[in-house]
Amino acid sequence: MADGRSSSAQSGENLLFLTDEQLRQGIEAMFFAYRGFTADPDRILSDMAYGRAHHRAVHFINRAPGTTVNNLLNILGVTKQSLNRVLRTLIEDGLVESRIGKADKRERHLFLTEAGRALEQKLSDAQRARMRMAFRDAGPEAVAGFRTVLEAMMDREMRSAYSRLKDSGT
Amino acid sequence: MADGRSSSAQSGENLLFLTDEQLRQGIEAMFFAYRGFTADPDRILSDMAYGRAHHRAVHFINRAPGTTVNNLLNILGVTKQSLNRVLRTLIEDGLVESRIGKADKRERHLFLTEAGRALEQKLSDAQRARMRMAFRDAGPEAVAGFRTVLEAMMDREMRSAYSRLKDSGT
DNA sequence: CTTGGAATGTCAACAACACTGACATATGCT
DNA sequence: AGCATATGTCAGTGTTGTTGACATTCCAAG
Repeated sequence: MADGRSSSAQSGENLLFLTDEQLRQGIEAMFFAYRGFTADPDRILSDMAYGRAHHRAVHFINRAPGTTVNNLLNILGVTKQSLNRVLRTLIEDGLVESRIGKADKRERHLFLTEAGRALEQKLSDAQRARMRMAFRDAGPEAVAGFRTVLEAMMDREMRSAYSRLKDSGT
Repeated sequence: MADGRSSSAQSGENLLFLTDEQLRQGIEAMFFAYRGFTADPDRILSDMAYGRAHHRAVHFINRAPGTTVNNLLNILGVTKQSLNRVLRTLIEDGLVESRIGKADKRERHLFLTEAGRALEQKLSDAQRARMRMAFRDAGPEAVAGFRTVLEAMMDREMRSAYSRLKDSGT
């Protein structure tokens, strides 16, 4: 690996795109792109008392209305204390509604209110606009590759969470 | 847009991959993948008194040895106070060396020490291992698409910073 | 040579967001 | 009745980011 060639790039296959240099470029692309990815919603949120964590909560509640706190916890990968701080402010501010479960009364099912949906729209419109431009500039084949690589990069649990969400969409 | 079809997907072109549903999947893929992307270095760093910010600083100093503080500031996109806190600990701990510029003595040129290079190796080995697996699983064409989309997603300034780094590599 | 501005460093205060640990409450299940 | 689960809450801590203010050093222009 000291020669800058990945240890996987041995046998005569066409694996030259696995040189350390190529990998490093992928890493840096990921870093810079993620900054762009979050930039627009962050700008909107900075004017309010909310941050990226609120955005994520609102996004996934909108995505899966009625989801439980525990489910959201697993998707977001944070502690319940961390999520609770965010949910509390969202509920206080009337953006999220928490309903006690019918089958299991310990569970809280989360829904966006009208105001919550409005914020979600505003944030995801901004984020989608950038994604749309990137997708349009890159073309369908590049987009397919993009998704393939990202999926391969996820942790296993996150990949299945992602697949579940993906399949439930439309 | 209320019909779930992107406003860009009007004229008869093949732009169905720009539906809001497709864009949302891209957004979620980005979110979950970035978690995987940072997971391994984060795990290593959590045992030390360092975090993701230290990783980023060490990465880019290694990438462009002798870079100035101001240059690093622009690449990382944080305030000098924030970067300075990180750099100070790295210098105190003997991972980074700060040399006063010869041409312009106001500038500080940053270099990794032997220990700094060791940490950088450890962190980037972990990150590259995941990237390598993802690239290998996805294949060269997917990787090309991945890079194309990420580049299109960057802010303009970040895109040029990325290109400069990319071109300087090998 | 003086002055203005640029590059850097430092101090203080603060906010967002994550963490751990401990504990309380209500509920479900055996 | 007793244990496990789901949720909420309090207290403390750490990392990373922010502003604002100010000092130092040095280059460059007048």
